[in-house]
Amino acid sequence: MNSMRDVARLAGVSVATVSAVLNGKDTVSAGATRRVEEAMKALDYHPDQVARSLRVGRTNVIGMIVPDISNPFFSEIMRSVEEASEKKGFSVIMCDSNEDSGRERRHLSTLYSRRVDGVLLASSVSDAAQDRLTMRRFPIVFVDAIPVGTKYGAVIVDNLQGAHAATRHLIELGHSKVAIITGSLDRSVAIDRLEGYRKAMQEAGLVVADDYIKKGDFHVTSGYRCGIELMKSPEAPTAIFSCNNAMTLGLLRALADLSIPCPARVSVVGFDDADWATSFAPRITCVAQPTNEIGKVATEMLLEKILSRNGNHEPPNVVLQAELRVRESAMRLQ
Amino acid sequence: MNSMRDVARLAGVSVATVSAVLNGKDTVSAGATRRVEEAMKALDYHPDQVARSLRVGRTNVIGMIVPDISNPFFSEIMRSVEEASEKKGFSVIMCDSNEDSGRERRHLSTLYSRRVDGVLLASSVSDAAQDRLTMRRFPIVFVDAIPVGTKYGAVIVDNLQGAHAATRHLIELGHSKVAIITGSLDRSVAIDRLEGYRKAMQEAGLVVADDYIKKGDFHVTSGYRCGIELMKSPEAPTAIFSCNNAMTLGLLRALADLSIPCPARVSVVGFDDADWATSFAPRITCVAQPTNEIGKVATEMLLEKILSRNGNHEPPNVVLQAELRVRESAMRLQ
DNA sequence: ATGAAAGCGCTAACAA
DNA sequence: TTGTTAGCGCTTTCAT
Repeated sequence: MNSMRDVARLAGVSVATVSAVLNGKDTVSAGATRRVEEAMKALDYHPDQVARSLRVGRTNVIGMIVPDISNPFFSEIMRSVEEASEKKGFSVIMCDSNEDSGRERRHLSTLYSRRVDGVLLASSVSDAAQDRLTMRRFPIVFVDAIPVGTKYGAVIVDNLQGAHAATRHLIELGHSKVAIITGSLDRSVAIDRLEGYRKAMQEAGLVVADDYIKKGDFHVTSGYRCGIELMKSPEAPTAIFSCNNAMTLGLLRALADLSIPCPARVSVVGFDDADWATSFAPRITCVAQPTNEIGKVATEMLLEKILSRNGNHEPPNVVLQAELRVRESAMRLQ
Repeated sequence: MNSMRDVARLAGVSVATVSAVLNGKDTVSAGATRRVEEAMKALDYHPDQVARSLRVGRTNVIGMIVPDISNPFFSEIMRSVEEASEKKGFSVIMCDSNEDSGRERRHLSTLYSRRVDGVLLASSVSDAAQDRLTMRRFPIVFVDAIPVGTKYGAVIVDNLQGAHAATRHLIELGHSKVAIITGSLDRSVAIDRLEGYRKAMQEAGLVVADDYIKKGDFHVTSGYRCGIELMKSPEAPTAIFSCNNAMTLGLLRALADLSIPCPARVSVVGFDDADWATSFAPRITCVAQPTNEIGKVATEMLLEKILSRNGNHEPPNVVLQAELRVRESAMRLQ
């Protein structure tokens, strides 16, 4: 493993000069620069970022914590985070909290020990006190979900508006018996989506029957269970709004098992778009979240915070809009 | 930012003692241990892994490079890699090569500079010479795809057997007009799957018509295009084997667009299982790859290589079996 | 324009 | 059992 000293020796200069060349200082003579560069190439020299990090007090690494790496919603965000980071010379350590606040805290601690320059936190379970503490350690940008009351340093989606658009779409198609399969109601995103549904129903003067509000947990099985319960009840809805991709899959599985045709007998609108949404027959109408944008904006916000580490520069939350994509799984009530 | 010296001062001991406590050496007196631990807690001390890494020459970080972070096949592997790594105290830097060998090389170089202890490489485009060079830098375990001829240090799936099982299943259902939608044929996995198809066809004494071998590229659109071409041809097949999840989605979309019922008019078997596969009606018969196992085994192999950095301990390739999951998208030819 | 040397926070060899 | 100290590879003053 060659170090700067080896390069310096071969080039016949001091390590300071090698360092200067490496960092593009303009105080090095052309000759020295050339000799150093040749030596670096000859030795296949790769500067030790660990040593550099120790010295300059920055690692150019960020951490990202998500509740589930293999959930497409998060993996799409991760992809754009990685891309935006790489572009600025940052690497990213990916952590899966598995929706467990204990694991999340341990990851945060590890990342702190590794001296990452900042963290993107897509938390399923926010502990405001804990978060406040963590924010003293390094710059944090919250993604997707935020601790209640957070006004700064977060990139989120307008879940209320998205759910509202989905529900209103169903209502405009003539449906009044509209049910919702919610996410875990201890999560802000789930609450907001339920609220969007409620608002649209109320605006239309429709009663929201308790039986039409089915509590899911963002996972496939809960979508399945809620779908079965809904469609087996005597007052089955004619339209269902499902609050995320996994539960939509569960719902569709339920409809298939019950041989209930969609949209002929029940219309479906899902939250989150996905590759499979346009491969189903009918293609699934849904509210698409801008995953690429989320990752890109969050990364830029975090790097901005990191690089301008002077004043307590706190960027206000960025709220991205979700987009209703009208396809064929929701149709006019006959 | 508190350092060891702060802890040492507060505890009234030397930094060496603090270090010893931290590393669980049994040479420290009970009293000193207690005082050090109290001091660490009081100062919210988190040891600097950067400094430690520099000193001990190990970072406890591994890198993982995949062609596409947001592809479920890879994100599932990533999840189990992260889990297995975390369990052993390793963090993982995730890199997306975007199927570009240039980007892959740059990532490898960055990871080297960051002095990661090893790399998990799921390469879409293998450059044997390059790989050989890289392997001199740090331990590498190839995942999913391997440079041709690699006998050691790789975790792969028996693609030939998997494709063979899929094709044979179709044949056993009475199909003789069996088509295949292949992946990019410059990739070993794609070649092996095609080979498995060929083998099953030949064993059954069936001719493999050139028109039934459609070249896709592992992406949705190619599956769609191939599906359309196949079903619009005068000699349309009665069964199609699609070589990965994305192309299966494209194929299903094509069938929906053409209003061709599956499995009534054409049977489908896909490679890769997915959440959506059991939400379709019919549920999709497929060959499932053991993604969790892949990630787990690959991580263990890499950490093994890292921790036993003595003899040129080269573990032979591990070949995992893919499993045919019979559902309803492939049925007996009427 | 260049080099000598200090020091980032830690570990480990050695001394006491 | 504990402390002193060198040094990991780098950047950055400060001389020259």
